[in-house]
Amino acid sequence: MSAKNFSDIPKAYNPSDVEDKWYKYWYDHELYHSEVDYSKKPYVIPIPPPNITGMLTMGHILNNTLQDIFIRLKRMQGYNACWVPGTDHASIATETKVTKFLEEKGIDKYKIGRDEFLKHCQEWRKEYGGIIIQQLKKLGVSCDWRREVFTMDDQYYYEVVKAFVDLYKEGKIYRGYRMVNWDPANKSAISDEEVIYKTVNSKLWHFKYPVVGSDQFVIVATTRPETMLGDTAVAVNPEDERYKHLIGKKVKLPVVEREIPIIADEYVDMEFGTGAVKVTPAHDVNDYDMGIRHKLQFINIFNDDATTNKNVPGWLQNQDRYEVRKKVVAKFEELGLLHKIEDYQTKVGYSERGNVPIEPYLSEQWFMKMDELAKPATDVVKEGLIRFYPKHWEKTYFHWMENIKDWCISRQLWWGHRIPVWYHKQTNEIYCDVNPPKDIENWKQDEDVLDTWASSWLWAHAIFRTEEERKYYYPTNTLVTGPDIIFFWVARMIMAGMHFMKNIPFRNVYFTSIIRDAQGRKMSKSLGNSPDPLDVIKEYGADALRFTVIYLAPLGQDVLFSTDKCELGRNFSNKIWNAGRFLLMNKESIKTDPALSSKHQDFADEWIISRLNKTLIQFNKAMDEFEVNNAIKIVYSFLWNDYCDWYVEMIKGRLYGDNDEVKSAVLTRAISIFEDALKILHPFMPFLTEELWQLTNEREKGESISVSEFPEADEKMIHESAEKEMEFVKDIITSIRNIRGEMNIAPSKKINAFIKSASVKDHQIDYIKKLAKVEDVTADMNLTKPKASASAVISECEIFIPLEGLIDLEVERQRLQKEINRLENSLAGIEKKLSNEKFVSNAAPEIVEKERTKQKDWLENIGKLKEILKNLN
RNA sequence: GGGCUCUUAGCUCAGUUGGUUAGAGCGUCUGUUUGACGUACAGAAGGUCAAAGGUUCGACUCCUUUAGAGCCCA
Repeated sequence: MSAKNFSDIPKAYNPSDVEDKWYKYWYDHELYHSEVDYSKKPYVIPIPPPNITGMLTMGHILNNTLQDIFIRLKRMQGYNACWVPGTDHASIATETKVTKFLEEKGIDKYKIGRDEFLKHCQEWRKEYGGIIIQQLKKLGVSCDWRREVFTMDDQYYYEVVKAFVDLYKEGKIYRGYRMVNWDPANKSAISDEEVIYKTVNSKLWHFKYPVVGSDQFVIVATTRPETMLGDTAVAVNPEDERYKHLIGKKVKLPVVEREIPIIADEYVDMEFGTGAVKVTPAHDVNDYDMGIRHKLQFINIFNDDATTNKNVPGWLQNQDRYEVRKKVVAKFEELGLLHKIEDYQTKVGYSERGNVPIEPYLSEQWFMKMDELAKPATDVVKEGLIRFYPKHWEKTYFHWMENIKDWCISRQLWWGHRIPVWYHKQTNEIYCDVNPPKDIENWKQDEDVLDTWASSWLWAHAIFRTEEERKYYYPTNTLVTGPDIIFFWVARMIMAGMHFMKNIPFRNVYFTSIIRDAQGRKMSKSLGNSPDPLDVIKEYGADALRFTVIYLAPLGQDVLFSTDKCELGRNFSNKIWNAGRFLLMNKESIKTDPALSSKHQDFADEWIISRLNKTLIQFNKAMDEFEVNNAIKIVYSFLWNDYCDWYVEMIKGRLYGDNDEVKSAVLTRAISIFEDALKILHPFMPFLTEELWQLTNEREKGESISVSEFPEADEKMIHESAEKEMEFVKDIITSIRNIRGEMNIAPSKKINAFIKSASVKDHQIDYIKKLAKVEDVTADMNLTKPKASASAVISECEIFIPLEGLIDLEVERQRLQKEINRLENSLAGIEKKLSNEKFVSNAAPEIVEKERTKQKDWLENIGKLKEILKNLN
């Protein structure tokens, strides 16, 4: 290979020069496009489609970095890797956003009507809906961009509607007048999972209800006084002696002046409050059940925006629920019927999207029956066909699945998949099909759209467009997502997969960590503690960000992130860059030759090759277990500690020598090992590794490290003897460096070393000289300790560094004594063990043997050290 | 109230079936323009592994209890 001029290669790695260039290269060459190919095994990742209203967050960074790591690794390992990207239409979020957007322009959504509004949504989506995808590209993700899917694409839309029709025809979808969680801000029902309970400091109001035909009162306590306007009973426990005589009587409901019965129901907790509860069947889930049991009247007192309706007294109509609350309480006080007000902590359900307290509200909605769908989805996880990482999420999953409730899937919104049901204008007959009825003029379509999750639950198979693709790519392999959507999405996708495809949607689910700020707080817009990932990428580079996030994120643990932690990744990038720079600079004067790559090897070469193969074995094991954090640490340690700190330093001697063939062999080998390491690192830091790999050897146009062959571990390349020898040499070098440090000898000061040992070989001496910065090394079993020297004892060696005029005997005495103490402490533990009869007889023989060896070595070392200390002069 | 997770160096965390002289990164201290890198190199200090009890020859690791932190569900 020809020498090339690398002298202009910058000292510091500059990611911005490199990243855009290679992303464009990968994109233009369509390196990550996948087609059905029966000669290869597929490896598929369906992206969790980001919301079109969303902007890139640190959560996306972690999630998509992980996916990119998995897909890049499998691609290099020869799989037909297919990472399908896409976006989610996000019904409520988008509708809210577009409504506001139009309001700002003075357009009212109700005035322009549904069709016109949807046109605006589509336009808005075209304009802004792809932002997050563009942002993701900055991270370096290797998605198959020709496969990008949007949940409102024609084909996907059809799949969603088809699923509804099928389930309806199977009797798994029904329409019912039920109590639902009502979001008054969005004027829509939401599912149980979209309700977030917050603890709030509130009051408990105690009201006196007069008993009809007596001067007695029943006292009821409530956290929502305004709902008394819809009370249709008072309930007590049938066993409650305090109230037995009142059962069957009536109370006159104050303010509304309605007579309502006192009923007995076992649901009532005698211990709570006064033991008597007001019953509002239309506005409380438990009261609803009681209302059904006792055939009570259901009085709805709210409009769809949670203002009061005409079912309340005139002076309280059409007002906000909290306004009415104040007025009701004031009225009770005025009437002398307010018994007392207590401070009370309670949990209030908030709408996830609307961020307002939800109102339990009776309305006509569509529901999906879940029990039958849940069964097979539970089984496949129990049987291990789908594996969760970390595994403990299975418990949460099972608990939810075993207590699953029917799913409210209709939403009173316009943006989304409209429910494919038509009602006959005359007969009210229901028509449900993917196609509208032929005599459309006689029918009226249901106004509602489906819950967004009722579209994204089909994601794992609906992203594939043909039967052939589905056969080949489905089931997908790995889903990477946050545990916060285990019910919303993961569980439902498994149900959908089992029901529609009769097969699991994916084999592995990797639940990511949650990214928090340095203080451990969740990242949120309102706290302003969430860095913009694009700024971080600009400052540190995408590779540095990717590396840092993965390095900080052990499986199942939260990540405490702050921007400055990216120095970790930046420093590592720079280290790798400079290792590459070192090799390239040498390439200017030394020819490389693949034919020499295994020539002129010594133990240092065998050692690094051995370490490389061990690293690969450990790395593969970690990745198989989805221990990505562990895997990156293995690579990091190999590259920085083994390759840079030791190997690069060790080859310098030969590289600067005068044997051209040796020089060529050493450089060729060093580059080849470096290239393997780059490949292992590539899934984590794709840009940097591509840049360096393109420089270390001539590459064809369109070639890329990302589609090169991943190195395979070779057990035969593991040299235990070389590793042992290396440990020995490292020990000697470290001991000498330690003496230098502790005795405060400047690195520039020339010293000599005398090593009393039979184990030091000639070919090790150059390395000791170079790495320990020793002028001259004398190794002999029979040498005697020179005067005024500092000493170290390691196994098989006594090391003496003559320091005439430099040595402070007191410091040396302390050094030696400290080492003696350390060894004696360790020895004491071992001797205690070995003198224990039961240890010697019960423990495994190899363990006992190990302890005996240690005892012998340490005793010997202590003896030598004491001898040296005694004769210190 | 039920479930899950966590508590190891100043900070953030590793520690895989019980046997290590308990590790890493950051931070701290000392020294260094050594021909890749000061975004670096070399060396050092720093831990009764939350507490108590139990099992065991042996516990950071297994069991029980307690205390504290966080998350999920009701």
